Amino acid sequence: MKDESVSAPRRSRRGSGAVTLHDVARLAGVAPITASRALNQPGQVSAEVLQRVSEAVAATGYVRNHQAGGLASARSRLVAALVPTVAGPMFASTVQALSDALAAEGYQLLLGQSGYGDSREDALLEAIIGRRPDGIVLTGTGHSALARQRLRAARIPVVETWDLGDEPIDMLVGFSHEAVGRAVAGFLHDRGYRRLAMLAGDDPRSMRRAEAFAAQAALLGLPTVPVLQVAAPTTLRSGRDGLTALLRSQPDCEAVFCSSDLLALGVITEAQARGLAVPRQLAVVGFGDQDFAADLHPALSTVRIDSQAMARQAVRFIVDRADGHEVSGQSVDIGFSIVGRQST
Amino acid sequence: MKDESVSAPRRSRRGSGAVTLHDVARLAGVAPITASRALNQPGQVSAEVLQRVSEAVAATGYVRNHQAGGLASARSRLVAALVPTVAGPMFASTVQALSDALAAEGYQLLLGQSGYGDSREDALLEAIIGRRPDGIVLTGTGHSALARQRLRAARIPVVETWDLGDEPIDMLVGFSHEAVGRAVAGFLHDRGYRRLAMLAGDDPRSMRRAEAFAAQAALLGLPTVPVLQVAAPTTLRSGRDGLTALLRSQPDCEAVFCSSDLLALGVITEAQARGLAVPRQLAVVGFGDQDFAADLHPALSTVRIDSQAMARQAVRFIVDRADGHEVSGQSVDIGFSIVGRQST
DNA sequence: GTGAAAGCGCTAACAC
DNA sequence: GTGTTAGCGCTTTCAC
Repeated sequence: MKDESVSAPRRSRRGSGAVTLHDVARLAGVAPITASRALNQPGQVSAEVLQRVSEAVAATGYVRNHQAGGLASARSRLVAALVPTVAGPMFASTVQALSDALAAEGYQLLLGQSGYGDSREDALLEAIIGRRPDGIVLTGTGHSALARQRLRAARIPVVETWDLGDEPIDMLVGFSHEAVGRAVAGFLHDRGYRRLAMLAGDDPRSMRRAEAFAAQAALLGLPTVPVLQVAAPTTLRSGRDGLTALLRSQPDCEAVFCSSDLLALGVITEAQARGLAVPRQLAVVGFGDQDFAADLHPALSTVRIDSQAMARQAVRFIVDRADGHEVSGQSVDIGFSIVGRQST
Repeated sequence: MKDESVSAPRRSRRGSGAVTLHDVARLAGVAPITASRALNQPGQVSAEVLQRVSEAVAATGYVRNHQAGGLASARSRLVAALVPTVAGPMFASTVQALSDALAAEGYQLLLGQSGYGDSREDALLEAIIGRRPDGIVLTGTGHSALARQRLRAARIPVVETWDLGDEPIDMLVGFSHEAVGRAVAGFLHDRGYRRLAMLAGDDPRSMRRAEAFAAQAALLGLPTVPVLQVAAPTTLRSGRDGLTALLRSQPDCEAVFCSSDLLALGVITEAQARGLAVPRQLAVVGFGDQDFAADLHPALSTVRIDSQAMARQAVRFIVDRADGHEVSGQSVDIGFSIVGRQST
C-alpha cells in the first residue's frame, strides 16, 4: 500500500463524481495508462496486472467513459443511421439489422429520422457529425449538395443504402429501383396479366420503381399503366383508399404493383371487403417481403430485399474503414428477387 | 490582424485535422470561450461578436464536437433507449416518438435492442452507461439486480416505460398490464362472449395480461380460459399457428384476446382461411392499436396504448431533470382504453 | 511490459 | 461582456 494522502488543493472544478480509470489504476497499483491497456489491449499486459486491474474494476464498479476515450483516440465506436422513419416495417428491419450487426462489433447505434420531406436531413446531419461517429449510414442517394459537402469535409465514412447511383458520397450498398420496376412488369406480363396498375408512395425511390414499371409495360406492348401516388410513408389505409380510387378510374384493372407490402396488404384488405377475389379478379404484388407477406391469405407475391444483408454489408464497410483498410469508392449491388406467391 | 506566426514546436500528437472552435475564435478575433458562448448562449454576447463568430463558422465550415463538449460540461445531449426489438410495430412506434420528441429538444437517440431473452440487457447497459447519456429509457420494469445497481450508481436519470411497479429505479411511465387483462375480460363478458381464450407472447408483460385476463374471467363465472403461449416477438405467423392450435383444443371457443395486434391479424387471417366468420363465429381482440388495426377488415377491436404520450412524458422527465429540476421518484400511469370495433 | 508527459476540443469557474 | 486558467477522463507518443 502506498501512501495515498497527498495535499488536496481545492479543485477548481468538480468532476462527475464517477469512478475514473485513475481510481482503478490507483487501487490496482499501476499507472492509468497501464489500466487502460489492461482493458483495451489485454494482450500487452502481464497476467498479474490484468488480474489486479480486473479486481479493481469489480471493486469500484468502474464503467469506462466512452466520451473521454473517443475524444482522446478519435474513435467513438458510434455509428449513426439516418432513415426516413422507423415506424413502418420497411426501415425498422434495416435498423434492427444494423443495430445487431453493430453491437456484435462493439459499436453502438445513433438513430436519426429524417422524415420524407427532406427538410430535416441537413439539420440532423449536422447534429450527427457533431458526435464524430465512426460511420454514417444513409438511406437513399438523394442528399442535398450541402449534406454531401459536409459529409465529405467531415471525413467520416459514409454508406448510402437502399439505392444505387453513379456518384456515391463514399460507399454504397443497394439495388436498382429501375430494375425492380422492369422485373415486376415482366413478371406480371409472363403470368398473362395485361391491364396493370401501380400504387406508389410519393417518395423518390418508389416513384422510380413506378416509372420503370410503366415504361417496361409499354415496351411489352401492354396498355398504358396508371400510376396512383399516395403519401409516404405508406399505410394499410392508403392501400385501401388507393385501390378504391384505382378501381374508379380503371375498373378493368387486372394486377396492381404496390410500392410496399403494407400498401399491398391494404389493397388485399379492400379487395376482400369488396368481394373481389385475389388473385382471380385482381392480382397484387408488394415490395419488401416483410415477415408478414408470406403468411397473408392469400400469401403475397412481392419483391424481396435482403435488408439484413444490406445492413451487414454497410457495417462491414464501416468497420473495415475504421480498422484502417483504406478501401474507398466501394459500391455493392445486393440485388433483389421476385417471390411469386398466391396473390398473383 | 494579429501576427499568427508563432514558433511551431512539432506537435507530439496529431489532431483529427478538423476545424475546431479555436480556429473559429481566432478568425473572429475573440477568445475560444467567447466563441463558445456565441454558439451556446448567444444572449450573453454582444451583437458584433455574434456576427463575427457566425461568419467565422460559415467561412470555416465548423461543426461542433459534441464529444468534447459533453466531456467538459458533463451534458451529452444524448438519451439512450433500450427496447426488446424495433422490428415489430409495438416498439417501433415508441422509438419513433422518442426520437422525434428528443430531436425537438436538441437531444439525440442512442438505440439498443435487448431482445427478449434478457441476457443481453446487462451488457448493453454497460455500453450505454459508458456513453454517459443524459437519460436512459428502459422498456418494462423487470431488470436484473446488477442493472438496477449500475444504473443507480451511474446517477443517470432513468425512465422505465410500458409498465407500472412499486419500486422504480428512478422514474416511471406506463400502465397496468393486470388492469388491461381484467378490462378485456370484462369487455368480452359484457358483449356476451362466454368461452374465452388467450393467445400470448411469452414475454413477462404479455403473460401478466394473460393471467389477469384468465383470473377475471374466472371471477365473472366464465369457463376456464385456456392460455396459449407463443414465442416473443409475436408475428402474423404465430397468430395463425396459435389459432390452429387453439381450435384443436378448444373448438367451441368464442373470443380470443391476443397479446399484440400482429397476433390478432394472424388470428383473423387464419380464421378467414378456414372460413370462420369474424366476429360471428370468433371474436378477436388485439393489443396496441397499431396504425393498421382500425383499417383491417373487419376492423380490429384492441387495447389502445398511447405510446406517443408515453414517449413524450419520458422525454419530459429526462429533460426536466437535465435542466436541474430535481423531481425524482416520479411515476405516471398513462392508462389505456379498449377500442371496440368490428372484430367483437 | 510499464510509465511520464502531453494533449484530444471543449467549457466551468473565476476574474476583470 | 470578455478573457484566463484549469481541467473533463482518457489515450497517444515516446522513453525506459
